[in-house]
Amino acid sequence: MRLTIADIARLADVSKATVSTVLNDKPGISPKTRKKVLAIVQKYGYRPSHVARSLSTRRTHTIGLVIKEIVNPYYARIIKGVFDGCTDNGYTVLLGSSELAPPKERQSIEKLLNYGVDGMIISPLQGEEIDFTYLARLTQEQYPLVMLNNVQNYATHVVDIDNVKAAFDAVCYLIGLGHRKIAYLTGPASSVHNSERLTGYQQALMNHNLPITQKFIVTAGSYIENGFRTGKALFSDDDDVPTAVLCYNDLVAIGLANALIEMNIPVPERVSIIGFDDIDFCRSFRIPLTTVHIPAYEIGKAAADLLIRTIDQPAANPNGYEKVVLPALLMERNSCATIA
Amino acid sequence: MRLTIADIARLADVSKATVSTVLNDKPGISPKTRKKVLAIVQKYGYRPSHVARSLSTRRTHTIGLVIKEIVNPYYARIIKGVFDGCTDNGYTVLLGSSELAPPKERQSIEKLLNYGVDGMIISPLQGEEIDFTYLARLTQEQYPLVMLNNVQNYATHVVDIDNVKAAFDAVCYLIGLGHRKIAYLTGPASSVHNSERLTGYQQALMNHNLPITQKFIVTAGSYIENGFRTGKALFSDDDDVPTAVLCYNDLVAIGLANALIEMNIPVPERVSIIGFDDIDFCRSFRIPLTTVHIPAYEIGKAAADLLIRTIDQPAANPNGYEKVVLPALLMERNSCATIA
DNA sequence: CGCATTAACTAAACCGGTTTATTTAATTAA
DNA sequence: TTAATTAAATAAACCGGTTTAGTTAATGCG
Repeated sequence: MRLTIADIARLADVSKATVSTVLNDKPGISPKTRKKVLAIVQKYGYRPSHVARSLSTRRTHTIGLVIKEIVNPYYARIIKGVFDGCTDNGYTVLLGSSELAPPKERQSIEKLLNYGVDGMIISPLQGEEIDFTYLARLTQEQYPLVMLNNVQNYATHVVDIDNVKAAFDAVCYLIGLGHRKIAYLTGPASSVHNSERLTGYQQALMNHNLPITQKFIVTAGSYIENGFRTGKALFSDDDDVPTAVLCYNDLVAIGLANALIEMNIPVPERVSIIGFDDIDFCRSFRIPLTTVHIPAYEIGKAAADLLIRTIDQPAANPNGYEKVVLPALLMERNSCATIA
Repeated sequence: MRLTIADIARLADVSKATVSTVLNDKPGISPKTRKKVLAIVQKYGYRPSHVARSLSTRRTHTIGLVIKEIVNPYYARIIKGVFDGCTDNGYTVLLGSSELAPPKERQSIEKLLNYGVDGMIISPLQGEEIDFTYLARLTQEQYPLVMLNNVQNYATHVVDIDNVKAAFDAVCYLIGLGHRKIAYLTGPASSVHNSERLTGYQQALMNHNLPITQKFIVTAGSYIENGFRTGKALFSDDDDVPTAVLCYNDLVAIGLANALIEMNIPVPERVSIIGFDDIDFCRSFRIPLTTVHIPAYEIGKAAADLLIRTIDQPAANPNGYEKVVLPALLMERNSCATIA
């Protein structure tokens, strides 16, 4: 059985309170006693129980991170950012994932809450069936929360890029290359990023007096297969086909590119493709992918910093919510070309 | 402030003990009382503090997972497997990562230990500078541990594939295609998987009376860039160049393929390539990659199951350690060809 | 020198659950 | 009717820390 603070107190011939004071580097202990206690602690390799400390301080020094998909290189970078941000500040991460299913999201959040995390970073799903009242209750209780995308009608900290602008810029870039028939392969309906990117896409077309064709807004998803299948369907129709496609993310873009190549439609000669995220693999793909770089690691780190700041100085944000917008950058590689 | 069990007891006009008994579904409570308590619990949305429960039961229902790299699609699948295996059994995962640095590994492990995880799944680093005495101490204390690779001179549960055999089979496959000059691009020295794969590679060559050339065993690493740079170096020498290369993992293989293509050396026509892991992108790479499929998700899940079994029934394994070996499978795709 | 102040240390309460030993009430057996 | 047994509920101790209020010893000051 592990040693407790009482054991150390007995061994050092002092009280539990003294041991506690020494270990927390608080004043009021003579150098002699401090040394004596530390020697015993050292000798027996004593490590205080984090659980007991959490109970009495009512702080677990643990934060919850709820993402949408574990097996997704984009979220891997988010996780690493959050992880590093927490480790630097003496916090630990409890991981949760909704795997794109609203009930699972809620389950994850409640579970983390039960575990007593001091705050949470959430990449929330959105949609008709989603009920934010339980999150709203948290906010009312001043529970520290940072979201990784905007949430409608809900005041909270947010760390994200400007998705509307990013999509807008990407589409303008395509228009600048001469494209007029530009499609958008959407992500899952539950994704806020997706709806914002769609908005940016539409705004860019409108700004250039180009028509918004429903046929060119195609529901895909977030995986390679989605891009592949949607691409096949979209380009099987011969007479009216886009010359450029903005994709919800890189995986969809890769799937699309593979579909086009399989159909003998050269990329970028006949179709230009832009993705989102800039996952590592973009550069190594058969056609190095032009994509909107999202600083996922930095987002994760900024979210952790903001959250921990909020936890450690609750008074510092008297009802004000921060919105941290990080820069996204279009990475021009080889999947886009001027139109012939 | 959140409600405590004392609040509920007061509201239901019973004792704390009764509330606790009801909530843990233990016998000895009249149906009437049970109903009354549950009604109050329901009404106020009471959720017991996990921390307090952990302190008194001395079980946190949390396990630690220490991997080598967060941003690595292979480990993402491991994480998901562990995650699912834990969630199914009412456990939660605390994540740690060594990021390939021994001191960080140790830090992570000690941190998780302090947090009171009930057991740990570790993908341990190995090498001269690594000191396993602290892990050995844990094992002596019957601390539940599952390793994701073999550890020398150290009795513990292990869940893994047979790396020696997998590499052996892969090289035999290349030899079967007519290759005689086969190189191996190694992973990091700290990787046990790497040394086992190297062994399998050497055994296969020996079995076929082929020479083991030091020049053809090249230190690469675990990232795309490593494969790229090592590939460039290996193939810049014109007169004695391999016709096939086994790579430590898929990322290295992708880097190598990119390097060869850039050098106008066609794959697989002039050089065959085999990777390890079968990450998602293998299929979407410019040359669909032949690779050894490692069931990472299943490994994670099996490790979680084994660990939780060990935690929940400490007596069940009276000093016996399980070694779970899952099947690896060579996925024949387009990066290998018979020699001209 | 005696009293006020400060420094060093400790006893005991507390955090929010679980569990053991005990009490109380209800039922059964004689 | 009464003693013995069983069922239901509870009081109190406990898990391993932190913290508050209080005690004791040492120091400062007029």
